[in-house]
Amino acid sequence: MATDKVLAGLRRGVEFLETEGELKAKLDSSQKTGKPLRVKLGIDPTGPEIHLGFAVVLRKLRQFQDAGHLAVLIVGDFTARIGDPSGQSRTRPQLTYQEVRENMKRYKELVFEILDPDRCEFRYNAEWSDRLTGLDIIDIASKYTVARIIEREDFRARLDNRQPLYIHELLYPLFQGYDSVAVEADVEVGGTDQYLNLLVGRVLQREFGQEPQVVLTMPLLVGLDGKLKMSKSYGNYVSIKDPAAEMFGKLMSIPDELIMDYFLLCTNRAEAELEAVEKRLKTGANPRDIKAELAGEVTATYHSAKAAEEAADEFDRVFRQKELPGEMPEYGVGADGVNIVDLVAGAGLLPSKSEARRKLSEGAVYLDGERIDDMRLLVRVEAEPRVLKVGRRRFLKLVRE
RNA sequence: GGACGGGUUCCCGAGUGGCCAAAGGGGGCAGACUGUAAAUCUGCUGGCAUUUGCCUUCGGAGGUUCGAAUCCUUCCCCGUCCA
Repeated sequence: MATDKVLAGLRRGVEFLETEGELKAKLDSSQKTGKPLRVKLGIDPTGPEIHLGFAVVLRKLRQFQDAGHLAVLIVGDFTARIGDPSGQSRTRPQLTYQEVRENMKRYKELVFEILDPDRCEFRYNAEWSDRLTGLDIIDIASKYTVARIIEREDFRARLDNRQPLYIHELLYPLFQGYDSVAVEADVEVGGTDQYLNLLVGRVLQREFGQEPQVVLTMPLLVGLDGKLKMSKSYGNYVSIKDPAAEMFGKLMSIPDELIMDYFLLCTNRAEAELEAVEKRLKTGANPRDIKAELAGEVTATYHSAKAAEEAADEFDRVFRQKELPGEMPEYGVGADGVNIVDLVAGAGLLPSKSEARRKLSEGAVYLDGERIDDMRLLVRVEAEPRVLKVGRRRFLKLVRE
């Protein structure tokens, strides 16, 4: 009975579950024996950055922890040498083991913003993968067919598009799957883009005489652009470490159609509540307000309720009321004044003087609220600070140096 | 190993001697509008200088030419097919 409730919670938001029956059985037996399930998650050793997309999976893992189970994080320092072919990320920096450990120091801190450190095991897969002999590798490779590997859409696409596809990339899923054997995973969670990789783990475990892991994947969170999955390399992400104001603002910039996805994947709202929100949206509520609710809730999760509220106020002030933000970076101007073009570029508001001239002629530059189009303007600052604005959201407070 | 086809600006992708800083799309930025940093529409999108200019860029290095992303030599890299 108790496990039914747990199971229901674990199922929230899940895209694929392979299989529900097995998960239930594992939960039941774990409850009986008091032995926690080992729930595996592979993490990327390259980027010490956690965004809301990856947080979706981490939060799912946290749910397992809260039900008394153990998170087993696999740092893919060995597999990083291959480079995950999923989703055709082509070039991956080759990191040394040392660099990976270095990255992981900070990464751990970030991960523990979401996970419970007391129910967590950190493993580096080089620990066992490095020791495999040629024969071992042949043995593993003999348990899976090429056809099954290349049925994956990303490999197929690479082949069809005449992109190079290397043999070691075909091995990637095998090594990742072998991790499950090495840590004796009961469950593996991941993003749906990892689905086929995770299934390999099941096959290999069975081949090595273990009970196959349950595979559970979460939908990929679409990034701020509204098209691609959220990812650091696409630059369409919200870091869980983004300052509150920025996090709130970024969330306000998601396309309206994504609101429900974000509620489902980035908040803990119960399914019944989600339906209520959806109903409001459909019956003419202003999406802006609902998005603000979402942004506030997510921001509060990673900062505080107070910080979220302040971020919301600031957002209204700057973008609705078109007033000045509460805090602005300062920039010193000397007694002789500065030419407007030099100022805008020099202060780093725009990347070059050419760009500054362009933006000036586009009417994107304001000084004390007044649009400037004279490129020869000499800006002087006396005792009173002045405010320079470029575009909608770049502000600079000019002070006399 | 052989034959053929490729490597272009942030990305994709046109361009085969001057009209090319290089079409088109994407992305990004900006303006208008708005309910928001949604959507939509429009503009801009190498740098420096600024009334016609200069510099850097078309895989690398040389060369031909008044002049090359476009021709030649050589090197590196990729794909397809054959073996």
